[in-house]
Amino acid sequence: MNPGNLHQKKPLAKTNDSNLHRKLAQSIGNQILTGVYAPGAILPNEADWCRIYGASRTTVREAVKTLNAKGLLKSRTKIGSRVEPRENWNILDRDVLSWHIAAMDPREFFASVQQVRKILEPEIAALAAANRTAAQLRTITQAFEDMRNAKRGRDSVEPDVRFHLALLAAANNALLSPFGIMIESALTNMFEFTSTHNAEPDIFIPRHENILKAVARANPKAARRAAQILLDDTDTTIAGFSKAAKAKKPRKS
Amino acid sequence: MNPGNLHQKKPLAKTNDSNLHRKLAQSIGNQILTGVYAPGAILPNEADWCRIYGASRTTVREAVKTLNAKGLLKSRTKIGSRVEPRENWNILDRDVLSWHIAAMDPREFFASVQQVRKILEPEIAALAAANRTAAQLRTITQAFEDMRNAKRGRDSVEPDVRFHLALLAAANNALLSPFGIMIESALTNMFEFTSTHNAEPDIFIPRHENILKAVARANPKAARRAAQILLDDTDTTIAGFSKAAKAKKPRKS
DNA sequence: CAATCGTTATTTGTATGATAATTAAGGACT
DNA sequence: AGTCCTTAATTATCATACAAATAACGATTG
Repeated sequence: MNPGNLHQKKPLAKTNDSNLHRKLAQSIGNQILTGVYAPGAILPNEADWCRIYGASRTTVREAVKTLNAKGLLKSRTKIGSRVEPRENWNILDRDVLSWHIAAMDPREFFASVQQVRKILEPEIAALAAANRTAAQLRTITQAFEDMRNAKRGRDSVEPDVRFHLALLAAANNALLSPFGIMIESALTNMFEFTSTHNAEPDIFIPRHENILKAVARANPKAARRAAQILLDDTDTTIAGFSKAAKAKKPRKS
Repeated sequence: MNPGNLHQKKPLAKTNDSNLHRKLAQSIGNQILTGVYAPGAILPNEADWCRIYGASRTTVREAVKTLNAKGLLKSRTKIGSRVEPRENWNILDRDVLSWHIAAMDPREFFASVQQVRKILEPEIAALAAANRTAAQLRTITQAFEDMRNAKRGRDSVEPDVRFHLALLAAANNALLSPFGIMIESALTNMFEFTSTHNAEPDIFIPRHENILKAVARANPKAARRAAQILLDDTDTTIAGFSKAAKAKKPRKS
């Protein structure tokens, strides 16, 4: 046991959530995302779900309400629950996104994410440089320091995520905040792969530092540029992974 | 009394949704968005809500589950339901966004929206030009035709929204789709104001046409530029409204 | 025949009341 | 001062009704 890891509070360990209706929502949600029930399809009715899962109707209904709230379903009397068209899904919801990732080819997902990141993150950095408060700058700086001080590997993921989220918060536009979940998910999942391929993270430290400096100097253009450069490096890393993954396991099980 | 306002049905009148748990979710959601219950605060427990609304616990629980699913709350045994920090809210959820709009200064909201639109829509147009299918182009074209043929005024809003949503769909990136709700809400609500100030929409037709043409020609750069120009015009319109609104009613009731 | 209008059956919506599970908080005992 | 146990507050789950909405069907009628 590593004595330096004593203060290791679990970063994302919310698997302890053992609510039954949550499990049902997760199970049904997965089936929708994997296409077992396609948009337009009518789901089994509540009584059926009760039988299928051996749960009470109350619990089933709470699961279904959850999926309704996330835009995956629309329930109507006498009809049942119909799967909504994809464009109504709250894809940036934490749960929906995780189901989505589980159902997708990882390479395809990373491609979508990178496309969005390249659109947003440079502008987020620019906005942060323009609008950040002093306190927000401190939070960003702290994240950067933690990232630099982290032992190589898994420990650097959490502060890395924190850095990008702090940047997003400093942009001070509430409509952008849903992307925090995407960024978090992307960085975390990406590490699962890059780490297995021994990508050296040392390059990324100065890249982040350049963003930090530009935000500190309140220089939007420099911040935008620095963010673009970091993303280009990330692209390269992903390309490497993608090639390796293709060679290793050409299809998902 | 303005005789042109006869057909003034409430702008977001989805009040026809007569589900009780929906109404409760809406009411509680509004209270959260307006700050009656701030992030970190513990809400009244289920029994309290039952008394407050005169509803059964079943119904209250479904409303609370809905708000949980939208990221506004987190419920835990023995604790109750705590309001989550704002960055966890699914702000791009249709309901949450409508509560948000109701709780905000409209000018501030439009400013946030325009900031995001200026980041995304040019890139969306570019992606659409690059990735659109033939069917998607037809949908965009149809929306444009309907917009052009519409009588001046309210009738042009629906095809206008449809045009932008079709463009978004043609970008073929699922992670961007939540913004459809923002765009829809922005364009719809904007009309509520611009119409009262008699802004002439004739300028916007050729602006949209330029985007359409660029997408048809599969020319991303031209599409990006055309979208930027349209947004600049929109900015001007909003600025006019904003000034007028400021003069008219300097603060919300 | 076609169209209209009830009737019925199916499914979700709401209510009630009871029990289980979780756990913060306080108290008892070192 | 700390550890363990008990208690109490709250959500979680279950079971059983009944209400409401409405699609589907069939009867009635012009």
